[in-house]
Amino acid sequence: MPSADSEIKSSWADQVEQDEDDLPPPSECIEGDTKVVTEYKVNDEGKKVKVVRYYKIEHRKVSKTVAKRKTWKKFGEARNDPPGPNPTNTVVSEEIFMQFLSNKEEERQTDDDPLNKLKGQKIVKCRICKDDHWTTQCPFKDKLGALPDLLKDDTNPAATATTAAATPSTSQVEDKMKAGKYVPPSMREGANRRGESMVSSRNRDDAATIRVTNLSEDVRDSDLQDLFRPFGNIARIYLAKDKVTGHSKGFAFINFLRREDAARAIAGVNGFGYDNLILNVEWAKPSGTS
DNA sequence: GATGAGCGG
Repeated sequence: MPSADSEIKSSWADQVEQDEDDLPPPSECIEGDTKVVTEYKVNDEGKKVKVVRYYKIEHRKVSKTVAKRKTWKKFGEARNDPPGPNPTNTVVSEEIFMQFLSNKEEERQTDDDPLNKLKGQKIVKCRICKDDHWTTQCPFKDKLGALPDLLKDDTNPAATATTAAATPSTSQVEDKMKAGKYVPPSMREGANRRGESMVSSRNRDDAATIRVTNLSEDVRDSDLQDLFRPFGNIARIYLAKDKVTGHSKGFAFINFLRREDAARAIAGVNGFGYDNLILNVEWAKPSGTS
């Protein structure tokens, strides 16, 4: 840490001028794990002052190229400068951490940098089954009421013993998870890859959902009811509207109870003229897929 | 022309 903040702020143009009255040249030396940089300058009151800065040396590994670059000879105006950064033309700012996506050299030194721990990790980890989805999306979210106990287990190992003893069924689950024996359905053989549960987002199954586009602006939910009810029971209708204005966005999702009904609705209504527009009806894809 | 909103960690 520089011990004299105010000195740094003056521009180096000033400093260069000041250096012209015969001030001793800056110097630096290493004391233990501290680098001591000494320089002399004229302060605001016109007095010569000695500024000593102490830098804690971090033994951070640098890439080969950076290390090599440090051995280069100085050139140009700085030809005769002592080794290390010259405080009259170099400002040491705060450390900047960079994250490299692929750098073989970085990969080898993963131990000391805390950032590296985050790197290869899954973005989210379910608190219930430890899989890489949000806890709220976990297939077991409502199946086992063990969530509170599992949370306790995370933070307070001592509490586990008591809760486990009190509720044997819970403890079995915990034991299995700790032993790593438990295999969530998404990981079992024959499971569909990726962590999604059987019900896609928010208890909606798009297997029997159709999307209707090219709806006129003034079509309402009830109109869609009337239009699609003949094909079968409808679980849900969503007419996309602008959240603020409430205007229809011109498309809707019709969620049938039975997929066959949805299929017939597509066959029956796709291309159907409605409100002087030709409707387009097709299978809905789960939201978020572009 | 357009694939819903929402909960975070």
